[in-house]
Amino acid sequence: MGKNSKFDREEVIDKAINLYWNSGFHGTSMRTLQNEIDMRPGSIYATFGSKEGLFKEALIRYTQLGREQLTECRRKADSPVNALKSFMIERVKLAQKASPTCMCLLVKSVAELTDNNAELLAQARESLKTMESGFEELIIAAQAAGEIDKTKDSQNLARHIQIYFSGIRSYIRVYGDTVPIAEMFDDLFQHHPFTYSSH
Amino acid sequence: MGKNSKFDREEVIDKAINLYWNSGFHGTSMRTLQNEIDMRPGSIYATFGSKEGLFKEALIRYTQLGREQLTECRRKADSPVNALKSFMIERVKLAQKASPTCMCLLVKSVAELTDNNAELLAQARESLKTMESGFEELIIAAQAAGEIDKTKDSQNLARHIQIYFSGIRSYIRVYGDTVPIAEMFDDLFQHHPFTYSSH
DNA sequence: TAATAACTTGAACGATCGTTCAAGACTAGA
DNA sequence: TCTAGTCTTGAACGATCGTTCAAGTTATTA
Repeated sequence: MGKNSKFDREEVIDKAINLYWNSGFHGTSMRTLQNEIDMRPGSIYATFGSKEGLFKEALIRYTQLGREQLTECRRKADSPVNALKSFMIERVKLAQKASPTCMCLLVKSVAELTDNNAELLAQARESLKTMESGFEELIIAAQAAGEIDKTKDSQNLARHIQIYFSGIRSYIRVYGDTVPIAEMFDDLFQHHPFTYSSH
Repeated sequence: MGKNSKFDREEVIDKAINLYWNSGFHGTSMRTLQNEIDMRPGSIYATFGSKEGLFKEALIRYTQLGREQLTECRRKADSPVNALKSFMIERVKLAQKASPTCMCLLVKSVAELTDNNAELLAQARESLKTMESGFEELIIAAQAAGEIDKTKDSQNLARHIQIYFSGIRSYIRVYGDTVPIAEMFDDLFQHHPFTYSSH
C-alpha cells in the first residue's frame, strides 16, 4: 500500500553524475541538482539522505558503469591489450561529452575532497582501486594470450596504466584537443614494460 | 605620506597557497583565510581585490617557487636527469608537508575549476605549461650532456614527464605512502624513451 | 469508499558565503 | 604639531548554502 516513486532512480543518479562531473562536489549546489534532476528537496533528502549520500551513489554507479564498459570493450576487441586501448579512447570520448574537463570523476574527487568528507574520499579511493583491478584482469589475460611478457608483475603493469591514464587525462585538461590523444595511448603500450622488445 | 602595510605580502600569499592547496578554491572560505593570514576582510580586498584575485596570485607564486626549486635542483645535482629526479622527490615531500593530498596545486586547480572562474583556469593551465617547459630545458641539457638520446624530441619527453609526474601524484593520493615512491620515479627514467637501451 | 501508508511539494530555516564601507588608527610631509 | 593621505578594522549586507518539515497528493488495501 502507499504510493510509488515517480522518478527513475538510475536516471536521476546519472544526471547527478554529470553535474558532479562538470562542477565537482562543492561546485554543484543542491539548487542546481534540484532543477536538473527535477526533484524537490524533500524527495531528494528522503531518497538519498544528503548531498553526500547522493554523491556517494553517483561515485558507485560511475564505477559500475566503468567496469561494465571495460567488460564490453573486452567482448568487442580482438585482444586484451586492444581492449584496454579502446577502453581508454572511448572513456576519454565519453568524458569529453559528459564533462568538459575530460578527467576521471574519481580522480577529480580524490583531488577535491578532504577529510571533511571522509566517507566520500574513501569511496573514491575504493572505486579507483576497483578500476585498477579491472585493468589487472585484462593484463593477466594478455599475459595468458602471450601478448605481454608473463614474467612481468601484473599488478605493477596495472599501476603503470592507472598512472599514465590519469596523467594523460589531466594533460588533456590543460592542452585540450590540440594534443594527439590516440598516439599517446599507443605510446603507452609500445614502451617497456609492456613490450618484449624493450631492455 | 600615508601609512605602510604592516603585513608581508609574500608571507600572506604563502599562507594562502597552503590553504588553497589543502582544501581547493571552493573549499577554502574567506573566513578561514582571514583567520589564517590574520587580515581583516577590508585589507584583503583592498590588497587582492577578491577571492579570485588572491587565488591567482597564489597560483603565480606557487609556479614561481616551483621554477626556483627546479633551478636549485639543477644547481645541486651532478646531472640534468638526476636534477629532474631529485626535483620530483623533493616536490612530493614538500607537497606531503604542505597538503595531505600530495597532489600538485595546479593539477588540483584545473581539475576543480570551471568556466565560472575562467581567468583562474587559464592561469593554472599557463602555469602547468611553464613547469613543463622547465622540464624540457633540463631534458635538452641532458641531451647535450649525452645523458638522453639527442634524436628524441625534447618536447615529447617533457610531456612524458609531465604526464607521469601528475599521474604518480594522483596515485599517491589514492594509496598513500604504501606505494614505493622513489622506485616509481626511477622507473620513469629507466624506461624508453629516456634510455638508449630500449627498443 | 473510507482509511492508511508512501511519496511529493515548496516555503522557510539557520548557517555561511563573498563582499562592502564608514569609521578609526597610523604615518609621513608641511 | 597639524594635516592629508593610506591602511586597518569589523559590523553588516544580500545572496546562497544544505537542509527540514508540515501540508498536500496519490496509490493501495480493507
